[in-house]
Amino acid sequence: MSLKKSKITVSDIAKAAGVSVATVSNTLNDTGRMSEETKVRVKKAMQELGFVRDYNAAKLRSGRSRLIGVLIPDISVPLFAEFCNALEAVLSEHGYLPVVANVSDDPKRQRAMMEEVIGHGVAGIVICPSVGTTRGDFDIAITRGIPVITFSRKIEGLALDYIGSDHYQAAQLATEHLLEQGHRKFAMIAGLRETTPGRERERGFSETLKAAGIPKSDIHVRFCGYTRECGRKNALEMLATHIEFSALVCHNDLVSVGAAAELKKAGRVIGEDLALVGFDNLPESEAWTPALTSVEGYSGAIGKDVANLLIRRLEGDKAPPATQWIEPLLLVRASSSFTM
Amino acid sequence: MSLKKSKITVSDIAKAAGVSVATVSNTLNDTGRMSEETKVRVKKAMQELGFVRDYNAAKLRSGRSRLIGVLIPDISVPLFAEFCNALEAVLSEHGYLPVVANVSDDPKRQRAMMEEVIGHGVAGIVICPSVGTTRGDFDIAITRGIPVITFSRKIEGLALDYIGSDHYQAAQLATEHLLEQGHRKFAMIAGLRETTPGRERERGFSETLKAAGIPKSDIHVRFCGYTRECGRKNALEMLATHIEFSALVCHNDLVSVGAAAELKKAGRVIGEDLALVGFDNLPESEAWTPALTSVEGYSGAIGKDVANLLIRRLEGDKAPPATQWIEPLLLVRASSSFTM
DNA sequence: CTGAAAGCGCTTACAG
DNA sequence: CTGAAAGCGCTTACAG
Repeated sequence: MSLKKSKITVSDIAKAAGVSVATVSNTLNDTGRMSEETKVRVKKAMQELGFVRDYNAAKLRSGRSRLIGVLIPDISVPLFAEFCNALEAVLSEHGYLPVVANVSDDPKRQRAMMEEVIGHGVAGIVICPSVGTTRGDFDIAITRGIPVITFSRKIEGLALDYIGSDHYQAAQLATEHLLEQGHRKFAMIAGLRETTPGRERERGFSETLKAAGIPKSDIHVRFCGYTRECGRKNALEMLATHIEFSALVCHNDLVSVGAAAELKKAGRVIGEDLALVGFDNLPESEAWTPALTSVEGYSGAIGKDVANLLIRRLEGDKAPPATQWIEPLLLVRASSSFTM
Repeated sequence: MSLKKSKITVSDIAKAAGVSVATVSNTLNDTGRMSEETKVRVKKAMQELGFVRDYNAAKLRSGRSRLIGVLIPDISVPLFAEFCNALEAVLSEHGYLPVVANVSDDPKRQRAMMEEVIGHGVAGIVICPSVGTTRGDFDIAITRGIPVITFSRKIEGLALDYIGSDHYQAAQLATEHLLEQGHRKFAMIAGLRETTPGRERERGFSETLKAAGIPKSDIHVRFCGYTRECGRKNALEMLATHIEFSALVCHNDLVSVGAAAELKKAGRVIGEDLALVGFDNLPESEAWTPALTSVEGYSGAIGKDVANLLIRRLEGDKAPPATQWIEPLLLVRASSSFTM
């Protein structure tokens, strides 16, 4: 491998512009310790020679990095895709670049990926903690002083920043709406018991019904997950047990769609004899037939907030870690707008 | 900043394990130039001291990197999310980590992001080129010998690897199906004229109809884009012009859903008096009412193939750049299964 | 505002 | 298989 001058360095630029490497570095970092004229000359040389700054070398020396580790269960889940999109937009405005790792809800893989992104020198970490995360899993980041922002799923008892939709309130809104429409027999296909959204939405649902005096025998809950497939599977199981219900709350819109497919096949008419409510307000929800009632969780806005918070932390904000719940919004559509 | 021993380095490990730094490095890189016993001792020391390898320093010295730049128009488009998911899975199996940048179909931003990821020392680049990409935009990568794999959208006249669905054939399949169902008056809400999928699907549609003897006056094409919103907008415009058509082909499933919403409002009954076909076979397509006929483009499989191809290139495969078209699959569902 | 030099944490010939 | 030393391309005191 002996390409001649395969890489242009600061010292090449210094030579070409007739300045010192310090001056080139100062131009790169815009420290403002030089004349406008010199700056222009240096920039011109960089242009002409096709200089591309080596962030690795910069990071090695300065300790500063513009890489952000993003650890999520599965980027192909629309919620996370929307989150990442908004996150990336804000990060890149500030010159940061996300390094994304899918963790597949596997704590071992999460630990490996956390080490991996830290090894790549990320300045900060954004994470929706995997099922089975323990507090110690964050030590590797915390001892190094790398700011960590959690979202969507909360780790209890650890002083970490958290931003997420108010899952409890979201379920409460949905359930109260169904009570108002006259429903008295309920079912829920809930999320994962091990995660904040799963637990909190179920709690919001069950407690609201209890407060309204609905007997336990008319409340059927199954924990499942967050995919179409588990909606489908749980709907089939519910059909097999001949549970009675006129209102079904699903953990999210994907689960709703999976469940709806099976329930329709079994003769239930959604929006007429069965009310259906989901969460996340996917762009598709409105386009479905019947349009799906859903609770907007603002995952795009959360992505933005997480990015901005992380940037503040990177700039040295030492305020104590905060938990921030975003207020959800119920969007009533045809799938639940009839009265019993 | 004077934390004592905030960072454990190879020389700390060398000291702790009673070996030289060369031995530690050889353990890290598994060069196999040492006894099993020594290796174990070194690994134990790494465990105990909480060593995390600094990939930046490694890259700086060796020139080797395990970062891959991924440049796409918009990760929240399901097609790209699915692609990235599959890509990430294969890359991470091989120890590579993707650095994802959304480019928003802006060639200026694409150039900036390309330079950014190269500055971060990526070993390879995966890209769905933005609208307006010119051949010169790849020089920065090519001159540095960084392998580039393009997907979905093809850059003509540049020797770069490409993997994508056979968009022409996909449209041909869809159009032939509609002809077989007895349709004689057609409309298409096509993609972007500036992209391969947009152009090729339109060409497959128009040429198939021409070959079947459908007069031009019964073929209505509008180029639009790849979002729900543009489906909606173009459907409205078509309604306003009172075009007659019994079959509508949309650039993808998102466009289909947007268009369907407006057409339904206007009184068209999809699956009865209007046949609708999309592309990409989103997981939702089957769950819609009526279920949407769509052409599967295998974006997950393409993600896998791209990752594997890139890894071969990184391992030194010097075969000439290849273009690989993946055969699409037509999935006929209720939205188009009636006959005229 | 500039120049010369040290050093970030690795990998890599090189000599043993 | 090991040890001592150089060097990747930057940034950063330091002296001018």
